[in-house]
Amino acid sequence: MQSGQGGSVARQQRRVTAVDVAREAGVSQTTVSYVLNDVPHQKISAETRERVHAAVAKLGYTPSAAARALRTGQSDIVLLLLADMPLGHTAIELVEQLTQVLQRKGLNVVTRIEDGGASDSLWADLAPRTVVVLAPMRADRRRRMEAAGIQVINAWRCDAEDVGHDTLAHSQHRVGELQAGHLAAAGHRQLGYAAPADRRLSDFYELRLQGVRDACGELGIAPPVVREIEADKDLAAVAAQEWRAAGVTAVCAFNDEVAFALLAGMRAAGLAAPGDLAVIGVDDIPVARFAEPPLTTVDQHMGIVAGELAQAILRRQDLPEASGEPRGESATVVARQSA
Amino acid sequence: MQSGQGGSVARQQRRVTAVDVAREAGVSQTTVSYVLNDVPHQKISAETRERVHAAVAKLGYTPSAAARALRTGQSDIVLLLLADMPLGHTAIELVEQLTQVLQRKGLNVVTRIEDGGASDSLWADLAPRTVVVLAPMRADRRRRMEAAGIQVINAWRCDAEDVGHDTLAHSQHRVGELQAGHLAAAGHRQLGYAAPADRRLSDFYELRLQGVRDACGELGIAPPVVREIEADKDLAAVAAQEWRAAGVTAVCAFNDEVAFALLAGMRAAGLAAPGDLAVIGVDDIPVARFAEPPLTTVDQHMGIVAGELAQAILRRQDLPEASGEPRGESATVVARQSA
DNA sequence: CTGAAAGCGCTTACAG
DNA sequence: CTGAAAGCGCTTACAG
Repeated sequence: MQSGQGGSVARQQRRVTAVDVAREAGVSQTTVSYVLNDVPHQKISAETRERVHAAVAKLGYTPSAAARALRTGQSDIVLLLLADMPLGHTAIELVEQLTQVLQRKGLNVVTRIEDGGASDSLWADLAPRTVVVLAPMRADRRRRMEAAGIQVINAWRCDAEDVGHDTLAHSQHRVGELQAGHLAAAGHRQLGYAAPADRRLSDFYELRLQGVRDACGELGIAPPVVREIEADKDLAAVAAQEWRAAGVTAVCAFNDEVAFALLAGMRAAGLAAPGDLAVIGVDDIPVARFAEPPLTTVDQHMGIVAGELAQAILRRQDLPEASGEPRGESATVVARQSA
Repeated sequence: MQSGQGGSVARQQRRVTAVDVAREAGVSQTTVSYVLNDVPHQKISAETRERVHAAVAKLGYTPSAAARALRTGQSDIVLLLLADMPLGHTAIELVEQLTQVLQRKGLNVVTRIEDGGASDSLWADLAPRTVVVLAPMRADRRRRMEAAGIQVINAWRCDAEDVGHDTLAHSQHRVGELQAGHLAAAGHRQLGYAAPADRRLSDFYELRLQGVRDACGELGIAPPVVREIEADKDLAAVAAQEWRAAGVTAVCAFNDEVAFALLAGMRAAGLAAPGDLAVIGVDDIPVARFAEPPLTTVDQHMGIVAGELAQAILRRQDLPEASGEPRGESATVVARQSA
């Protein structure tokens, strides 16, 4: 490729900058910045504004995020760190809802699924204003982020200093309470709890189980008999038999997938729900209604959870909190035939 | 709060910069940069390197991504834009796999679910090197991104100029072929196709249906009878009856969720799979094995698809392509009892 | 082998 | 109401 064909040949794809806009509009770069950022207390004439906007449109100007971030020391990016665990339809809804709520506040949410600390280079590269962690995180990692000037919100573990207590953890506990409450209301006095075999789920599982336990205590019935359910119908059949032998008449499954495994095991063992053993799941996955029998489950309203999480995030910023966001129950029972 | 308590009071939380590291290590900022970036052809003594690294560790230095991006005009971020549609376990796996493959190449993948163009401010804020679009995208939006110096890779629509043809679209077509092939091999001559009611899924559905059609053509059997399946077992029961009346003996469901609805409808109508109507799904969702009867389905190997997509992305960069990435079938049939 | 200096594109006191 | 200028923290020719 030849070079030097004339002095002012445009470099390929030179970026359009605020200086270009200023020149086009016949104003200074300062004014361009004021107009574009709607800086208060800087009375810019309507006509000037107009010229600037026109120039922006004509030139197709896009401000450099990097330059702005460097100058202000702050980006509008919120990084959502998800745990490396089976992420279901509920997790995705949480992400969607949180993205939307924060978007309205001018925060740009972006998501990353954890892959074991490899994403260390990520936050350095991304320079987010805040990292919301929905995954286990070692303290040193948190410290390093904070040293880099990033807000860290841990919504996973409910440390006293964190907001998690009001949001994720609490809603998981509530899920367990609802399951036990529904079953007890149907007359069951001895419950079982079907835990997932996947270790990555154990934090969630313990929160939910604790909800069941606490509800049982409050209701004055025996604590649940806990069993792990593998993704295998024959093993699930054995578990069902053993629960019945232990006097269990209804079981709270960790989630709908565990409930499906249990239901399949029961069919294999010639047992019927809810007669021989009532089953209630969590999540109301799309196929829950098509289970045999149709699965009673707990539907989590991630809009509510996301709203609370968003409040906590905004509270930590200098941003005004969202008002009038929907509040209410974070979960409700969807009664079908299995319990 | 008082101010001016002595001249050199540290501002709260001043950022540690390369200058601080240089001072601490007793070298220049240039040397710090060379060491940290492993710049070739700059022979730095091992001892100097050591001192720099020690200073970095001692001070907890994190380079400013914003400054680097501003200076180099390039970030290592790849933004993955997902369509606003029911995202299942397969989509998540694609994200995970793609994240991992590109991570190894030094690219930081970050994900965002589309919410109708509202994420326009996102790419401006994020300044990614590349945007990989797994969603419908209007041409003007693409142009604006490219004008901002961002690579756009459209893996959704298989434009001739795009890589999608080799990856997503092709794998979806393949899924349909596999379904039809499995059914034909079992002796079925007249197939049905169960389409999803959700319009947001129609692009995928048409790709898969075309695969079924093409396979039927190749096999010399009649084209599939297409019916839409709502998430309602009574409606699904009606569809099943009509298929049978039309001589259909087996149906390819758009995905496992549609298959579950159909299976539930069949049970309600006193029909059994595969005897009265064979059913094959797509995705092998975790509960597929617990369907009644256990669901035969097509498992998509997102590792393969992600690998191909990653190749295409790297090819567009100046980065060397990954060699030795796994290649092979993008999907296979998981035979259970329903077909 | 190492360093002084320019410049990426913004925002924001500060001075008119 | 508008503009000239400093500076955010890097990278990278260029000069020793």
